[in-house]
Amino acid sequence: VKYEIIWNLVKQIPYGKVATYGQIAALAGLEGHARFVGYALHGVPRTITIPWHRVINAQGRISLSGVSAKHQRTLLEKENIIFSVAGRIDLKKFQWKRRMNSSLPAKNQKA
DNA sequence: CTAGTGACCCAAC
DNA sequence: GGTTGGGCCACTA
Repeated sequence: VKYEIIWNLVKQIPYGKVATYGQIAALAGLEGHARFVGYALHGVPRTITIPWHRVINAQGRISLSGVSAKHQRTLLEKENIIFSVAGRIDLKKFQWKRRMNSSLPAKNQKA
């Protein structure tokens, strides 16, 4: 299936950086299908290791809930990624950009 | 083919 | 800033 392209992109996320579902979707050619990205990540087999924890939603927050979310947050914090009190990430500084120049998914970010 | 679901996103209140 | 509702598309049964 097409999940592989999603994983491939996620694996390209460098250390200390994060990417939004929308961004991954766009890079994967599934522009506008951010939903599918999350769907793909959900179906990630444990046989392969990918930094799925570096993938977050457009709001800079973790879409998961429960222990998984906590785990993800811990992993991100270990990569020097800062979480705000609301559990949000500063996309302006930590969002991964494959040399993009404009069009940021994050419209308004308040510190 | 039809119906149900989803680790989302955007626009309002 | 937090929650609610609608819409989008791909995948599975």
